[in-house]
Amino acid sequence: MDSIDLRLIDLLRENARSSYAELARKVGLSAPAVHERVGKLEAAGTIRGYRADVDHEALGLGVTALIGIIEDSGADTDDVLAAVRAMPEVESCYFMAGVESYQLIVRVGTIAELEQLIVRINRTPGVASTRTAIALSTKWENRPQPGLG
Amino acid sequence: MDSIDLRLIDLLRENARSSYAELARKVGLSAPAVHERVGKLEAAGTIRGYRADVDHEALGLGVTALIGIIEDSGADTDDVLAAVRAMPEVESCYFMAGVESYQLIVRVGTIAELEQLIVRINRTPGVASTRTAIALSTKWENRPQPGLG
DNA sequence: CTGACTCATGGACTCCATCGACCTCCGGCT
DNA sequence: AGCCGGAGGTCGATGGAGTCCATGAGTCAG
Repeated sequence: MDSIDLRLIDLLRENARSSYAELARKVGLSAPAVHERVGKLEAAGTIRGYRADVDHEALGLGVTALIGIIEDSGADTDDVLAAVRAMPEVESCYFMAGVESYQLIVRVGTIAELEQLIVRINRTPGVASTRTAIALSTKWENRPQPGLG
Repeated sequence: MDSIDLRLIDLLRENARSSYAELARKVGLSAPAVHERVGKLEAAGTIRGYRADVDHEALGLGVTALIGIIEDSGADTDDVLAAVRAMPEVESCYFMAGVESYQLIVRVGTIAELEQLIVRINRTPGVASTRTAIALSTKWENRPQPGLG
């Protein structure tokens, strides 16, 4: 993991569809060398995958919200987690320090759907209560933090 | 925007480095047809870009936290936003309904760095106070929600 | 029926991905 | 010192992919 690897990671976070040839030109190596380095980064799990970044509004998922979950005192955390995992609207899920065990980032089409989702979460066994905050607008998301390569 | 477009988007959210030929096989079109469709989705802004999904821990950014910002009553929201935008640690930024005007997702290497970041945010003009919650673990992040294509 | 439009196909040409062969540097061993 | 072996690079070849373009099928309005 040297500075060339870091630059490759930065370049792929900027544009994951760059060709190996293009990456090679930018870092000053040959295409096969870049190919091998990227392959090793993938194998090591440093690069987990490549995702298209979409406009959720255009896909009918214009409502973003943060939902904090407070569990019952005797709740089985894994059961709550599994229930939440089964809900496709939950885009991200963090296990938190603090009263709210989980923090979810959810994406739905309408406020009505958000309401239904909240009801469903509140109904799942182990969940004592939830706290929801709605995002009025997304200033930016998943902005890559440049490495020092 | 038909069901084939939705499937292409799903496929690219799964693996943004799929070749056009592979996408073509999966959706049952020719490669040039897929090329044109994807190009149109990009031009329309439905696909905003392609990002490598990295293991932040491996890059020395193992600490994730959510920070809510409460603004001064007379604060200029744009100034606060610009100040936050200039901090590379802030990966995502949402403008929220509720007392906390902004919700940030930040990524740093150590708790000490998080402390410094919080201090810096609290010092910026227009910020009255902040509330920070630390993620102990990330269950999942940016999970693509499948379209109905 | 006809013309215009949309959208997919197939061919052609260029460029890329990827494999194998070889080269170079470096650390450890005889 | 000289040799060996591995890591990691370049180069060249080739099969396949990307992409441009001309063409053809299907659809709707007039």
